Amino acid sequence: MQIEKLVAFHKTMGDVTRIRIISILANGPKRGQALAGILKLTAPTISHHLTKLKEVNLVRDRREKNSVYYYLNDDVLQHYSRALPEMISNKGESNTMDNQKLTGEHKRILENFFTADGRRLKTIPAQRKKKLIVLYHIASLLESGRKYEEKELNAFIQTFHDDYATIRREFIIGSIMYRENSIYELNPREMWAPID
Amino acid sequence: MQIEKLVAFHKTMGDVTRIRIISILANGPKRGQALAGILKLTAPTISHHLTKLKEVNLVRDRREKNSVYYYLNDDVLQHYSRALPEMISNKGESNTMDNQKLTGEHKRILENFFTADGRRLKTIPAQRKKKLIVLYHIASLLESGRKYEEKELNAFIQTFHDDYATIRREFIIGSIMYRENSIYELNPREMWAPID
DNA sequence: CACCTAGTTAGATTATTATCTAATTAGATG
DNA sequence: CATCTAATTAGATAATAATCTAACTAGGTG
Repeated sequence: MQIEKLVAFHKTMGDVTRIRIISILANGPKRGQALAGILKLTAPTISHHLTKLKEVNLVRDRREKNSVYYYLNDDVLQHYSRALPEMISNKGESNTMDNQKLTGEHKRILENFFTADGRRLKTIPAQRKKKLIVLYHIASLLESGRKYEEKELNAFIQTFHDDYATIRREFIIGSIMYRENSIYELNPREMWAPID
Repeated sequence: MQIEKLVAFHKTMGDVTRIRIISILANGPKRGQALAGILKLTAPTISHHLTKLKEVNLVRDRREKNSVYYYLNDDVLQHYSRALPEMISNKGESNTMDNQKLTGEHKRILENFFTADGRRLKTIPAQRKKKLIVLYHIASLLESGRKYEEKELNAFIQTFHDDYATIRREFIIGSIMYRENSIYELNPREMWAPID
């Protein structure tokens, strides 16, 4: 879906009156007069909002005698509501640990090895699998595409654990980072070994 | 959830720049400078948008050295995205068929008995269960709380099927409508017999 | 045809807001 | 301490939009 449509949808729903209208129409079609009565607004105002709702196809209308009945297109609403979360979960390749849905196990391991506030690594795990989970987590807090001097990287790692040398070496061994002339850079996420 | 929060969420997402920011942060945390560079906007503008995103708790931040890293709260995003569709499907009592999640079977029956555009009933089903599904559907297009004269009701039904007399009678028998002095009114949805 | 009811359109008012430049604050570094 | 970079705050501008009143359009009805 084009991003403009998604923006237009959210802009349309970013108004109390229109959310109320949608909520009323969810109970069945209504005439304009009925909406004006319930919401205590004038007919032109209702007309204005219905125009906006029709522009993004959330509402359709049908003439009946000399009234117009407005219907909710709830499939359209479902469609747009799902778009944003889907857009985000599709970014999987280069996701950080934070954005990934952590499995219960990952979460538990991270909680075990980091302090409660998440700022310090208590010890470097001995088991390979757990060590990788911890390394990936720390690496995910680096900015992708940015170059780090060795000193800079050391300092960053040291905010988590004093043995920055070991962790920095592990970053290279695990293909998490790339080094050239003492300049370090995060490798693309796809290069990192899958954990399981 | 309060309706104001829902409106605030949609208002916040009703802006291209903020949707772009969310989409970038889905790939991992970023510093303000990085966002400004990618989006080709000035730092104050980025700051402004991040403030809005933080107000609705879609983003959190964490200082690291002299930079600030911004993180997406994707659980919050999921939460708000689901709110609107849920609000609508909770209106079950007085819902129209249109708004109910139709079971596959209902959907199939309606598709069988109505023309493709849904405007005409091909034949009145003989089986009680199927007949009720069709009647409920037509009734759901009437306005609840409104009084209909007999002529008016006939005309409405006739837009679906020429034998309006039979259908009108069925409405009364099935407790779908109530009649007094030739004035018809939709009964509350709860009075309608459950289909299964 | 005259009149009534429902809806839309036009235009005015007021409020909100996205963006910029300039100034300020906060850390880090030498 | 002087300097650099990153971020926020202040203030201005220009655009958007929610709401109203008044005028107009479109079907129905007597």
